[in-house]
Amino acid sequence: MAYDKQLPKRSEDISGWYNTLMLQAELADYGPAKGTMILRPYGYAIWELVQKKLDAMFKANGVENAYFPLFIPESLLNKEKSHLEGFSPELAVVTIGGGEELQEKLIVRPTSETIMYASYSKWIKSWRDLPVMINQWNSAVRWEKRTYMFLRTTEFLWQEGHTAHASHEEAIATQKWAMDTYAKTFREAYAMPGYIGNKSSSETFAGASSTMTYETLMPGGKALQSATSHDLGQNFAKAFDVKFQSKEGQNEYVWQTSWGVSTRSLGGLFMIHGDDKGLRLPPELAPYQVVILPIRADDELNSFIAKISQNLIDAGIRVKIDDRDGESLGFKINKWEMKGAPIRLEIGAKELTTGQIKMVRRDNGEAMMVGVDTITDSIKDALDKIQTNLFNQAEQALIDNTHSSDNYEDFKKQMDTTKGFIKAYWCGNPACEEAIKAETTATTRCKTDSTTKGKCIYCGADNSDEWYFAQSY
RNA sequence: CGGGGUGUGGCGCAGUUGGCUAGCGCGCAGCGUUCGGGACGCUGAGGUCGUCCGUUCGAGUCGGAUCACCCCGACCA
Repeated sequence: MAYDKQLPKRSEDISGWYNTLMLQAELADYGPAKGTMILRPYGYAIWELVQKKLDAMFKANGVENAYFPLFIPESLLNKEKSHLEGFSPELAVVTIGGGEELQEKLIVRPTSETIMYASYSKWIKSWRDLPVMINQWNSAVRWEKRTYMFLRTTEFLWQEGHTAHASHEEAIATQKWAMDTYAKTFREAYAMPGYIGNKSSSETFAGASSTMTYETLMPGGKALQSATSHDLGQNFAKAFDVKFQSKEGQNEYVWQTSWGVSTRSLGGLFMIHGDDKGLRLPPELAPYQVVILPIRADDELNSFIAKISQNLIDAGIRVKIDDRDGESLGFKINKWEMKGAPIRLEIGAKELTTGQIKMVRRDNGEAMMVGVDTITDSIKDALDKIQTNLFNQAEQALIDNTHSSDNYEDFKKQMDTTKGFIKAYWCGNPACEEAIKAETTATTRCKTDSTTKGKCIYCGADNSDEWYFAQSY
C-alpha cells in the first residue's frame, strides 16, 4: 500500500484532496486515454451496491433489463433534431472499421434514446404492448473538454431507463416514479439530501419536454446534478415513428420517458461526506461496513476473531479482516479511515481476555467497548446511527447553504463568496437566465416547490416563479 | 478551444555554467527485531531520462518539432 503523498486538507484544497483521495483510497485510477477512468475493485464495489438497490426497485415496478448496442448509426441520431444539436459537440465518432472508411459513421452512444426507440418502433403495435419499460446498465461516452474523476469522465457507467406509454399522464407518472426512486436512494443509501424540481427550458435534456432533477450540494458551495428523469412527450415517438393502435382503433404516438443515474453520483458521495482523514462512507454503500484489525494475532486470537466475524457475516454485515502482515496497527487505522470504513474493531489480547471489544466509529471518531456476546446488535445499532448522522450532517450543510434573495446585488455577493443554493424569483425569460449566468456563473438548478410568486431578481417582472440557483459541477 | 504546468525505476522528486559508473525519498523483495495510532535495521531488485530531429568530441542538461497527461476557464450526467 503506497501512501507516499500526504492527503491535502479538504477544507483548504478540496480539489487536491479529492484527486489524491480517489487514488489513495483505491477507488479509481486514471485510464491511459485522456479523460478515462479505471474503477478499481473498492470503487466498483460501491457501484455494485448502488446497482443492487436501484435494480430491485426498478424491477419491483415492472422495469426489465436489456442491452442495446454501443454503436449508433449517424442517421439514427440525426432523426431528432434538438437531441442531435444537444449532443453533437461531445460525440465520439467511429469513421474507420476493419481498416476501411465506413459508409456510414458510427456514433459511440452518448445516451441510447435513438437506438432504443428505433427498436421500440418495430416492437410496439398495439395498446396491448404498452407500457414498455426497459432499463440498461451500461456505459456512455461524452467527449467532455474538461474531465474530473467520477464527476465528469469521457466514459461513464450509468443506468438508463426508457419507457413508452399509451398516455401522457402515465408517462408523467413514470417520470415522477423514477425521480422518487432516485430521491429515496440518495436519501437512504447515499445519505445525500437534495432538492427535486423541474429544469428550466435551457437546462432541459436535449429532446425532452421536461426534465426533473435531484440537485445536491457539494462542499465549496457548488451544486451537483445527481440524477435526472425526463418526460420526452411524443418528440422521439414522432421522430422514430413509435406508434400504437389504441383500443378505439386509432393510430397514436406513444408517450415516453427516460431517466438515469451515473457514477457521477459516487463522486458526489465521496465529496459530500469526506473529511480531512479521507472518505466517510455511509454503511449502506460501504463495501466493508466493519473492518477488523487484529493485534498481535496468534492462533487463539485468530479463532476468536473468526468467530466474531462469522457472526457478523451471518447477520448480513459486510466484514473485512485486515490481517495483512507487515503493516502496523497505526498504519492500518489510518488506511481504513482514509478508505472510509464505517466501523473498525481492534481486537487483541485485551479483548480476548475481557470479552469487551474496542469499536470505533469513522463518522465521529467515537470509541467504545462492546461486549462480545451482543456485538452484532451493537454494530447494527452503530451502523444505523452512522447512516443517520451522515445524512443529518449533509442536510445541515444544505440548509446552512441555502439562502433566499430578492436583491440582485446580494445575490451576486453570495455567489462570489460562500456560494451555495439561492432561492430567487425568475420570470422564465431565457435572456434573464443567461445574463445571470454570465454575471455570476450561477445557473438555475431547478424550480422550487413554492407556489408563491414574486418579482424576477434580474428584470423585476411580476408574477415570477421561485427557482434554485447555484454554480454547478 | 483558450490559459498554465509537467514528462527522469511503481509513486514523488533532485540532477549546477553540457563531462565520465544517473541520484534521493517512499514503495517493492528477503531476513531479523517490532506490533494498542502512519515501526526499524541489514541485504537486494528495479530507470537510458515521453518521442523525433538537430548542435557538439560528448546531451537527462542546449535548440527545434512532436506526443501525452494534469490543473484552471467556456460546454456537459
